Amino acid sequence: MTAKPFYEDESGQLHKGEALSVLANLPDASVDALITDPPYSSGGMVRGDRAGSTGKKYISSDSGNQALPDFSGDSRDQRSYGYWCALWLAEALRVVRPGGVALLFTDWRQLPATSDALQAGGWIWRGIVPWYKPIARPMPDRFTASCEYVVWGSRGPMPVEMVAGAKTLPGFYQANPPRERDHQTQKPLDVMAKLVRITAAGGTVLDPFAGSGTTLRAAKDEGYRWIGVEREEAYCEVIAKRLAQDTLFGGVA
Amino acid sequence: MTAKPFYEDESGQLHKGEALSVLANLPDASVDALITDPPYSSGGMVRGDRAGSTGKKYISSDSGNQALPDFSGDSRDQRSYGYWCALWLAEALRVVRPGGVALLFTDWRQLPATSDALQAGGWIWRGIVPWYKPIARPMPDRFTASCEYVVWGSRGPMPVEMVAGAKTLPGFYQANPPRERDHQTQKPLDVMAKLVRITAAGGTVLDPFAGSGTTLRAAKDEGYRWIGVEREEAYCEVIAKRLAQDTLFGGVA
DNA sequence: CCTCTCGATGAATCCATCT
DNA sequence: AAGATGGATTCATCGAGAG
Repeated sequence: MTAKPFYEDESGQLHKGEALSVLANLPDASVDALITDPPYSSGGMVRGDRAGSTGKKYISSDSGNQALPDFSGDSRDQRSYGYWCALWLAEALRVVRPGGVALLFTDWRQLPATSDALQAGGWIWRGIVPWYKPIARPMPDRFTASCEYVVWGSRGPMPVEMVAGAKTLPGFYQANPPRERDHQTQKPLDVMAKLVRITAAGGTVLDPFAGSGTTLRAAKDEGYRWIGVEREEAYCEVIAKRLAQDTLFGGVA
Repeated sequence: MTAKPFYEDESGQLHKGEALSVLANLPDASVDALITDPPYSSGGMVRGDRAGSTGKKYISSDSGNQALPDFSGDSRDQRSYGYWCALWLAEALRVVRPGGVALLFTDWRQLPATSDALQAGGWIWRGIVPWYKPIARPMPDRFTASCEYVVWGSRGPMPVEMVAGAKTLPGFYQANPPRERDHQTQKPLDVMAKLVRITAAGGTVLDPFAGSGTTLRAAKDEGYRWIGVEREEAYCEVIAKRLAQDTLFGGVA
């Protein structure tokens, strides 16, 4: 990397900038896992529903969370969302080592487009991991949309190592979103801490849409190196603050 | 229907035959819900099945997937599965009343193809409901595939009835597969009993791939009328036997 | 300290109304 | 006429505060 990181410590670096251009400057096969939550561009079937601010789209009218900054890049239609994902996923494929993995958060609307984009970007699609949020808002006379999903895959083959230390990861996670958040779509730290364990021991985790930095914080807590990218300055500052904090809970159970 | 049912009682009928031809003989808008588990292992995944069908060149869906490169080595299988699903889903659309619903079981590999097929068949895609099976075979160094999924939608709009009795259905179900099974992919009766409640009170449930008849049994237990279709005589007999039994648990909690 | 009640809230969704 | 806006609805869960 030529540009100076926005923040760094002994275990990783945060870059402020566009995901695609920062990815283009990262060396080949330099990380072990891509774990990220791209802006879904969901929240409405018609273009106009997506065009609003993220606060309006994702927050119920009586909520008090309007103070959170909007996150940009959330107004694509489904086809351009898939195309855009394929673009940066192809670049990320180069950056991840062969045998490394990709984990992408998505909601139900974008799940098929996301799995297509993963494969269009050159990854081998390997599965879906639901994240169940018990407190999702109910809907009369229909099924509540109470899950988000992690679509995951690998760069090429993932040879199964029948070694004694092989870890098995659950195919399902249950947790509520954090009650106090720095970002509209912040993930629970304990869920992220479990998910990052897909990464090989001592490896590096890459999150090109770092948001409030939960993935990076979880990676650091679990003993991995980390590389983050975030476009919005306000979130860069949140991330730097969260990563600079000591954690009493390193290696969350 | 002209043909005599294989089995019937006061609440429903089982027809022995091919799903598509039996569906073609059902009257318009005569049922309230299509709830089924199409055979994804035998309905197009096998080489011989593909060789026997012609004209399976294009899947007409609006998801923009056609131009994407090879999907995980199985794309031909998935596409012909999707095409076949779109065929009978279009016929089923006619049979379900406007505002009625469709629930399709699928595994993670076929989930995108199933949601495309649902839409190609003319349905409005409305969501994904995971079914989590805690007992699943662990895979070293990767996420366990421990969920199946219900892809659901409706025939046209589903107006929200702002009545007091509006029921909200959970967006997630957890249960292990039944320990003793009549069918390879038999679903837990209590999960099916909860899912069929999406059907309007007093309505009719249609399952064109009835298998061991769990959907039909659950529908009957929950007080609905039911119509089943099954190709294999051996399973028709299993279904007839299960439906003829009294249940001590009518209206499962 | 435990139990109970009350209130707040969520990557939701639909629909009438307004622009 | 199509798109944007705001109100109303659903309930499991959690925190605060009372008893």
